[in-house]
Formats: sequence, structure tokens, C-alpha cells
Amino acid sequence: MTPKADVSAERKQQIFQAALACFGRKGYHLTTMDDIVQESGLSKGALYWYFKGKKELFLSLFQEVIEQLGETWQSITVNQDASATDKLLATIALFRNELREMVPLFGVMMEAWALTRHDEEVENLFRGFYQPYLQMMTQIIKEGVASGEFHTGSTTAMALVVMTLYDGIALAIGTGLWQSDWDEIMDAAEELVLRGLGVTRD
Amino acid sequence: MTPKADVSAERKQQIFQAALACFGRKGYHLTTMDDIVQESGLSKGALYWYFKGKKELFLSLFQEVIEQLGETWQSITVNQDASATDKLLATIALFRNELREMVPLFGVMMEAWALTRHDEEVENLFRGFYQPYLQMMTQIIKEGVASGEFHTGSTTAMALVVMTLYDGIALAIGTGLWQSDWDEIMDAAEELVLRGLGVTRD
DNA sequence: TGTAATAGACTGACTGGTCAGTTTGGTCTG
DNA sequence: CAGACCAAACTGACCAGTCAGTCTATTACA
Repeated sequence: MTPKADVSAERKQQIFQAALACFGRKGYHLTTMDDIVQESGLSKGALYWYFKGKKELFLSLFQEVIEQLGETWQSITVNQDASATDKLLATIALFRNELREMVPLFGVMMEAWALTRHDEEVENLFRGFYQPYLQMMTQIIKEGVASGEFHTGSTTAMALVVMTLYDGIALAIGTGLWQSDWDEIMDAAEELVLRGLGVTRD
Repeated sequence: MTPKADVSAERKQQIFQAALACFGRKGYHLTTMDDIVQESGLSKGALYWYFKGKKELFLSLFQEVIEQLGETWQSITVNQDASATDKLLATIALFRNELREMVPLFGVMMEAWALTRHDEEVENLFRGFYQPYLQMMTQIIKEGVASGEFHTGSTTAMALVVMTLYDGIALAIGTGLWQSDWDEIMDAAEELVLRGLGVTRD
């Protein structure tokens, strides 16, 4: 059933890489399949052999990255007997480190968010991506409020706002309009979130 | 020299309205000039009589709204002898009220942000839009830190983060992925920002 | 007052180019 | 040879922007 050495995995990776480069440069709507063909060194037939079309290729780019980050986060968060503060700190640290790697994706992701509004398929996909994130953050805050570590009026709203803060940073960095220092921004964000939630550190 | 009643103002408004409806529905890339033609009840020629092209029409949609909000904010902020806390509270209240009106624009604005990355003209325009906002926020925080009302490590980074927080909310609402209650979100944002800056309210 | 001239506002068919996706015809390997 | 894999030419829909011309209201002038 696999008569030939299976090159599909590396081919897909090859296509992903080319697609990311093109989408990153020109955005979703302005990159053509032919751009990706050229960048990848393959042919149009090859692209359509591995992916149904432009949209599927585009969305596949995120699936991997987002889901993997979610899993990493979960593995940190699930940790039974850590305090909510510890979990929050771990989350913030995770964001600080992982999001930085994802900067090239941010600009592209913005377009994906925009697509969300006009394409039900994309909308559902992203809702699926995002919901676990929101739930994890809600869970952490809920625990913190219960244990008296955090203070907030509405856990769900606050969770959304905190997630949203990092989205906003991704947006700001993604546009490249203000290329402030990453660590400085992350420090400020951390400060705002921790003090904003009423966390008192040692 | 003005032989005919000048209808250009209302025509432009008519086109704006149609454009906003179309862009809001289908996004920038997917709406056709012909869509706007149909929606507006005018003709293609008329559109191109008033606007150079699709991009100019799109960008004009923001110019008005953004600049006006900036001016309103400034008029509040400039107030000589108000405390930094008062200014911040006024700013937050302004955002709470004005941004709500702008929700239909948010979805569209995301695409504008995305455009920013592939079009120098758009980039410069938006940089110009945004910079005064950032400066005003920086100014407020700087004053607050100087007077001991606020606490933060880096005023500029914190200003960016706070602005970014509201961008993120705009993004979240713009996508419509989570249609949480506006007031609840704004309450949480206010809470996070105020406590995060170390503001102690009587 | 009648009429020619002019400017502003507007129409809509048309064009030139673009691009996602298809088709056809391979090649290489087991 | 069978089926996975790929090349490249091709198709057809779609769309931003153009342009030649129309319509209307005002003005200039006799």
C-alpha cells in the first residue's frame, strides 16, 4: 500500500514552509498558488495532490502550531497540586517564550482572524482552536479566586480580557507598527496581569 | 462658480454607508466595487468620481472615525488640572462608550491592520492614526507615575500594553467569536487596568 | 426672454489581466 | 504494470478600473 518510500511527510513540510514564507510576505489574498509553487520548487499538481486548495493549505498552517501550544499549556496547567498563581506564572512564561517564536505567524494570523468573519468553516475552526485556551485561563482564574489568591468581579470576563491582552500584543507585534522590545512589553503585560488580578507575590 | 447645489457631501456619505455595509459583510478583498455600486444605488462612474479607487474608499472609512475619537480623547486628556487617575478614568469611560459604537468597524479594521503589512501607504496611514493615541496614553501614565498615583516599570511599554488590551478587545468583539456581554468585558478590563497600574480608588 | 455654451455629476458597457483550480500526460518505483 | 507522485499547459470566471458619452442646471449673451 506504500509502494514508494513515503515522501509525503517531508513534501508537506516543504509546502508548509513555502506557504508560510509566501503568506507571511504577501498575506493570504495576495499570494497566489503559483507563488507557493515557485517558492516550494514543486509544481501546481503537487500542491493540489497534497492539499484540497488554498484555504485548506492556509488553515493547516495553524492547526499544528496552535494545537501544539495548547497541549503544552495544558500539560503545565493540569498539574494537580500547583497553586493558581504558579499556574498563571507558568502560563505567562509560556506565552513569553512561545509567542515569540510565533511572531512570523502573527501577521498571517491576523488575516485568518479576518477570514473568520466571512467564512463559516474558518469561524468554526478558530472557535475550536480558541475555546480550550479560554477554558484553561478561566479555570486558572477560577481556582485562584476560590483560593483567595486572585480578585476579580467576573472570572469569565476576566479570562477573556487576559487572553485578549495577549491577542492584542500579538496583533501589535504582527503589524510591526511598533517594534518595541519584546521583553519589555512582556514584562509590562505580566505586571499588569499579576497586579491586576491582585496577586501578591511572596 | 457654484452653479449647482453641492451634493458631493451627501453623496460621499451615501457611498460610505454602502461601503461600510459591504465591507462589513464580506470584507475588503471579497467585496467588489460592483457590490458597492449596487448597495449605494449609484453607478460605477459615480464611485470613481468621488474616490480614486477601492483602497482609498476603504481607508477613508476610518480616517473620519479614528481622528474624531482621537480629538475627543485629547479634549478630555488635555484638561489642565485633572489628576492622572481622573484622566485615565475618563479615557476608560470614553473607550467603553465610543468603542461600542464602532463595533461594526472592528471587523473591518482587522483587515485594515492586515493590509498594513503589505502596503506601505496603509502602514504609514495607520502609524499616523495610532501614534497620537499611544502618546496620549503614555502621557497619562507618565503623569500618574510622577505623582505617585500609578506604579509601573516602564511607562512606554505599559502604555502600549494598555492600548493593546483595548485593541485585543476590539479584535475579539470584531471577530464575533465570543459575543460576551460588552459591559462585563469592559468592567473586567477596567478592573485589570486600574488595579494593574496600582490605582487606589477611595 | 430665448438660446447657446459650459461645467459638474453621472452612466454602464467594456477591457485587460489575474488566478484558483483542472486536465492531461507523463515518470519512477516496487 | 499499477499506483503514487509530479509537471506544466490550460480554462473560465471574475473584477478593478476606464472611457465615451448623457443629462441637468446654471450662466452668458443677444
